[in-house]
Amino acid sequence: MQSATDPCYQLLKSKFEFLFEEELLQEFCTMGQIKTFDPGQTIMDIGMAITHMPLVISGCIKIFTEDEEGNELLLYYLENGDTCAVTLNCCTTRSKSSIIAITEDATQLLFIDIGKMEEWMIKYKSWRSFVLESYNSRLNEMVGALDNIVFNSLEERLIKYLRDKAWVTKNSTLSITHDVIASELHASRVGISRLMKKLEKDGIIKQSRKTVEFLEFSK
DNA sequence: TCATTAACACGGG
DNA sequence: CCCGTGTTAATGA
Repeated sequence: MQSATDPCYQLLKSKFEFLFEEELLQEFCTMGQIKTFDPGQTIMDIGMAITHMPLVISGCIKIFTEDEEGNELLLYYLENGDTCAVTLNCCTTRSKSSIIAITEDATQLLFIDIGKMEEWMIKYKSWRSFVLESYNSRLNEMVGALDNIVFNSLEERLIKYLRDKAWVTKNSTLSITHDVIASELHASRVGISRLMKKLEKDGIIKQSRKTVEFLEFSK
């Protein structure tokens, strides 16, 4: 039995007590490792062997792939209580990582050994549902992202990009340049500047040098 | 039509 | 002077 005053146990309990049963929380404590990351740190890279799966305690991680020319394709963000579906897949098939994971904010992760993760799939119902639910939500999210790229105009994609960005950072004021936005959306900087100007005129955003304020959280 | 590349002007730090 | 931004012209799908 874990001590009720154990800080690790306290932390995990406060984050996950509504998700997992008591016994599993205790296993997290004894079998898992908590690690802290600064913003912009690479947690996982393409080709890396996967030995542990991450569970986000706090902060935010960006998950993406890269092509031969180094173009990024954003897959999804991991936030509080999320885990990485691609990692889960790599775990079960014992393959190398096909994705890159970089922290957006200061982030705390709980790492769980893949051996344990498989054992718990059988032992704990809450763990099994958590993993399946995680697969499900990521798949839905990625289908949505694909739909967005294929069917939406650049303007709609830009609005969605800003909304998502404001959402994950929990901050409607983003510090970002048109250049960065352009490369993340695989568009030209000229086009972004033109659209940003339009969005500003339409009252969707306010902007100044290096910062954009997204004005939609009145909805 | 809509987006891209190239080129340039403006202005704040 | 550099960088981010705003704009124009030419070109392509």
